[in-house]
Amino acid sequence: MSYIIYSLEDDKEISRVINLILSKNGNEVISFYDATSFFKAFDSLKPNMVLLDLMLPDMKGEDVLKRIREDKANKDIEIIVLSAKNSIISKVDMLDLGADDYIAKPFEVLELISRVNAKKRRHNEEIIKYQDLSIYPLKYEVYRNNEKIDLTTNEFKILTYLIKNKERIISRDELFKAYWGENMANFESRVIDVHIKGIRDKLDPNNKDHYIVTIYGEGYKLKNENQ
Amino acid sequence: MSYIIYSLEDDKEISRVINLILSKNGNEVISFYDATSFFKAFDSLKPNMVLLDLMLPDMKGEDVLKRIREDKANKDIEIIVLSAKNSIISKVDMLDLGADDYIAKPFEVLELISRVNAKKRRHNEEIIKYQDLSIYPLKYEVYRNNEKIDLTTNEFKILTYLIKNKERIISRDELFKAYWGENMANFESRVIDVHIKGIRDKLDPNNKDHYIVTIYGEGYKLKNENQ
DNA sequence: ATTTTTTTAATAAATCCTTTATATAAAACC
DNA sequence: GGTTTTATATAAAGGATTTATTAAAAAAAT
Repeated sequence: MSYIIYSLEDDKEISRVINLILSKNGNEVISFYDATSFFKAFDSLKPNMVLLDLMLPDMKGEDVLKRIREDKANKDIEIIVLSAKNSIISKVDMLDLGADDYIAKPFEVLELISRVNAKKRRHNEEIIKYQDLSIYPLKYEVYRNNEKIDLTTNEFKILTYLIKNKERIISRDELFKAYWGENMANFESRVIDVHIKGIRDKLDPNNKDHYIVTIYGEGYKLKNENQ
Repeated sequence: MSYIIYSLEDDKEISRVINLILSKNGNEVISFYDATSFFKAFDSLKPNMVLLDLMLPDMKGEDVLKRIREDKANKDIEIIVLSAKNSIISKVDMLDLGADDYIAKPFEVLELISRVNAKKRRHNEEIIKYQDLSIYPLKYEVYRNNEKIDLTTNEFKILTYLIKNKERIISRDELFKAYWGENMANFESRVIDVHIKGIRDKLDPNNKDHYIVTIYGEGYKLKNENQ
């Protein structure tokens, strides 16, 4: 999965260098020289990271920052501010405005790579997607089209397990083990059925189009994504 | 507060030099000559920085790097790679594997000192923001909208750890280790719960439960910033 | 020695897991 | 088709586990 970085930098020489060194390892770097063209692209395709110079021809860097952060949907976009050392605007101000990091210019090339990688590392949290569901395994969170769905711990584990194995049928026994551990046996019990009902109700209160299909005599399975 | 540096360097002469020059102004440098003894120490006390030579008797340097970065709890440990292989490829590879800097051997003593100091300075100047909270790790101070909040030492460490890892759930055990050290076990105790209550009360006297969420059976995590 | 902080211990409260019982549905059999 | 057998869905209750809270003891710090 490619990691998209927008560089918004007035100085074309610096911009060229940034583009060169960061265009590796799955980074897709796109350079912009002014805020107008930046936002034109931004509104159609959101990047994972923005490298933001504060000196721009058509807009104040702070305002770019504000405008990005205004929309809550952009909360996961990492913003690294690049600024000349003698700038009046301080690091604290930038952080207050919602920047995630601040690098003073002139910067070391390795320093830039290192910080970008550090942010990327942090961001590289796995997100599991299935249809309109997004699952954050590290936080036990599920979203359906940006709307958060509260599942209990076991419900979460069962759903995650099903989605991770969406191509096959999972027996009740296997599902039980998915949250209780391998050596737990679960004979003749309806626990999983109850959890499944909980999941179904929460994911889809109107009971219209269940994600989870029951396979008579076998267990459960997720629907194929295109049906 | 002392800054702990682990040096993992095969060559005892170089190791001695590193130890000598960095054991100044608040640095506590501990030297290891092989990965085995390094990890033994590492698992019981985490350093702030690792100086990593790539040529080791018992393990590939890259694998040391990987193993450290594997555990998300280590993401704030600065890793500086020292290597004789000074090709560009190797440099970028190392950074991509999670190193924060790369120094080619043979290195200038001043070069080493300067790079280490740069990382250390950054570490010391760090300000951590979360919602309306600002944390100054060096001073052990927390502000909520410019109003200072008095936390005890352990409360501070727990809150800081949670915020630094706001993207994931932290178990009570991990939180306990965050201030008591890696090799401390904390079995069947409610200490963390009590600290969490202390933090919640102080951060948010009206108990609207703004910040810390309990995950039943798992631990605690911070709320997403926009919820 | 006094105060503050940390931890333990005990109880209360909350969560949510599991069982149970019954209703419903699917497959098998006549 | 109708009946029986078997499997699943659902709702409600009970129970077990987990967390919150409080107070007091122990440990540290001043």
